Amino acid sequence: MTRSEENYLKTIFHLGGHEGVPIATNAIAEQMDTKPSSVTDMAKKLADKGWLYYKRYQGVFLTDLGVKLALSIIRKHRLWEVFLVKKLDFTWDEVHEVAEQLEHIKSEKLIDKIDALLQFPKYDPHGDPIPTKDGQFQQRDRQLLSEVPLRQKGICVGVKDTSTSFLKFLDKNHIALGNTIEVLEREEFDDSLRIKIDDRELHISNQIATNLYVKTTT
Amino acid sequence: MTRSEENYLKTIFHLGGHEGVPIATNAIAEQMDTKPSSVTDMAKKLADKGWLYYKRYQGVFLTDLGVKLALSIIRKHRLWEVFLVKKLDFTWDEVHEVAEQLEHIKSEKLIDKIDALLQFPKYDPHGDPIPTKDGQFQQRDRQLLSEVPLRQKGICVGVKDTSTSFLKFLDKNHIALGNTIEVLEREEFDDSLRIKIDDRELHISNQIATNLYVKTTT
DNA sequence: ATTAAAATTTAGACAAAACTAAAAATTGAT
DNA sequence: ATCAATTTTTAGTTTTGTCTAAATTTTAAT
Repeated sequence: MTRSEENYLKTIFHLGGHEGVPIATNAIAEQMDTKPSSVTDMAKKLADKGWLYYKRYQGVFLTDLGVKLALSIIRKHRLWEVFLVKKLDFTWDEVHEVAEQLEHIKSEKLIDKIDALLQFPKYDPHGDPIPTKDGQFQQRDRQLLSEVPLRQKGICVGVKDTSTSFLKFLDKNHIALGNTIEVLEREEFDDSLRIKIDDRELHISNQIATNLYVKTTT
Repeated sequence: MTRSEENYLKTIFHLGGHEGVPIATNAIAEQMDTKPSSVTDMAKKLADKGWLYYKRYQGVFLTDLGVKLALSIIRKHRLWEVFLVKKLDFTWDEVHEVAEQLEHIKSEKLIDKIDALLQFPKYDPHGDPIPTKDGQFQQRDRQLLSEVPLRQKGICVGVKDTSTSFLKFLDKNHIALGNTIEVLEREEFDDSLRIKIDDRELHISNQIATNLYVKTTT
């Protein structure tokens, strides 16, 4: 499997192509910052290899094998992210770029040892679940903060947007995974929220609230 | 710098092309398991980039910049080897292949953090010196065991051959870096040696002795 | 000095992965 | 149902790094 092939499988998975729903060539091209014609070429190649289904003009979705392969890349990516944060003191906004490279290292022993060193973490620094060695993968029960009813309490468990700018914003406002969050007030006009986070009060825009995942507690 | 370019620079350095001595196209091709014509093509390209000197039919040698770049790859390779052994319990015969991949990861921060995590090691698991961040590089004072005079004592500090078979042979005979070695007897006929290693006596062939480095003590 | 052998380069080709421009199929609005 | 807009594919090209086969240069032996 080439690096490019791995990146296609990973992207298609992230776009939802693991559930039998076909993904448009255009969507893949946009996500990967490439041209639709390049995606078509690669789609044919990956279909030949038995990693995805492709019908002209109908988009693609992954085969079972394709899903398995995609998950193994995602597993590596997320484990390396944890490694960078826990063992090398990277911040959560610095890890993505390096993990994009490390995820392509081919050594089963290496990633298993990293997994063990980290004591088999279940989530990456952004709160995304880490697939197991045999491709088990379950999303944690969670809601966007924007969907949480008034007065409901929860724990911050993940971010949807993982851009540097968003993560740095959260750092600046001392919002981190594990914090307790309660929605105190919702402003009708712009859907901004007044929240209690640990023991501080904070006003956040709807754009922030739609990018923070919360696990509600009772 | 592409992965292929990095491999060429590294190989040329290892063949001695860092001291103004030109290295033959053929030698590079053989070392890299490729064809001389491919080497010629790449030589032109690397010369254009200012990383080596190339004159038709005269071989190549590295520029100062080329040496610097080669050393940065070698630094990464050796630091990753130490990491694999010290932090992930790889054996010294398993590390090369994985380090060949890891050495191409592009992140200055990453390798500096790995360096710090390992507490700035000076030598890799095979006893080869690790260049510093600014390209300082000094070979330890050492001799091949085959060159050591009778009755001379020394410490085993490195291996010349890093093949799996040789390293596994050493493991089997409990020869490891750090062991004290004394040459008790040299057999004229085949240059084999009777040695004392720590507190055991051992008979080793000349082929073994010419692949073990020793630092003589007093 | 000649010449055969060895080393090296050139020329032309190929595969992977991308691109552009043009053609074809699909979608959506009327 | 038609047609314009959008999406997707096709055809042909490019770049990188490799290859083979043929040509050239160097080396070494006489």
